[in-house]
Amino acid sequence: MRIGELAERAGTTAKTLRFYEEQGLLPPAERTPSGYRDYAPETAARIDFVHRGQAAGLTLAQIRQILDIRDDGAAPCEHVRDLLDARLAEIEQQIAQLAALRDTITELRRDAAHPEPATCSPDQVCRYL
Amino acid sequence: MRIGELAERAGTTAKTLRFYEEQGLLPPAERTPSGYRDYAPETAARIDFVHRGQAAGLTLAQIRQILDIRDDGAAPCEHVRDLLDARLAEIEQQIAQLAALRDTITELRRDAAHPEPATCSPDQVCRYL
DNA sequence: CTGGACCTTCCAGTGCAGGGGAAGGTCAAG
DNA sequence: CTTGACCTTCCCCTGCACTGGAAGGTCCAG
Repeated sequence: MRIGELAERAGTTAKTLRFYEEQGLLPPAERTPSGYRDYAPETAARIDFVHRGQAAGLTLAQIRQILDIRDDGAAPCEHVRDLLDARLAEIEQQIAQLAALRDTITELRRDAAHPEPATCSPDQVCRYL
Repeated sequence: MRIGELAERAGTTAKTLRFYEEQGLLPPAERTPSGYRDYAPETAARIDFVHRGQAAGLTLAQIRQILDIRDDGAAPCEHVRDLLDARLAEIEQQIAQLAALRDTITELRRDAAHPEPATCSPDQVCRYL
């Protein structure tokens, strides 16, 4: 299978697959005599895994770590668990920060509900911010 | 006042102030005969405004829009209100997406609580993801 | 008159996940 | 034999807000 066909099957682009190979997410592809990349159909499953990892909010570097462990012949379960835990903690923190920001902006917005341009000195640029 | 002193007063770096000037957040500074930037003390208030805008989650480009309106002699109140509304909507959406992602990962994590490597086929790389 | 602190410009890189496009090779159909 | 779709490598660009560093100029104290 050539790169374009694989890309379409996996719901991505040829450009992205070359990028994944360069990043070590896909092993260097076999080549046809003329130099075209030639993929086994199973490669699509690996790309699907990359997509599942992305859907779980993992970076390509983290997904690569999992694939490397698997390629070494080991089961990556524990590492996956650690990554999920770390990602979860990050997300909780991000949510907390966004919630705080939302509260801040909500308050600013309430103050700015009835703008009175005359009371805004140019020095402060905008008294609602 | 030279750039280093202004930077320290405003809690930032000389590098950043040059960058702000380049981005149009600060007007081109006056120059001493030898070419050094020479700032009026009021410039610090403008930098403070930039910081308040950032604290409200606005991008430098958005903050620049507000400053441009003010520099045109108008009061930017309404534009500020629109920006805050837009930012608020973005934040709500980001929070919702993160919450959904958190739920997804929480579920994955629960499934992976007691990893059974033997049941993970190398084909799927990791059955918990 | 020398050292060091400060300033100038310009170029380049950071992290993330690719995208755009040039210049050229390959392959099958018409 | 040519056209067009596909492939190859290569390098640069995107957004965001800076940051680092090189090469050189300025200013003040000792």
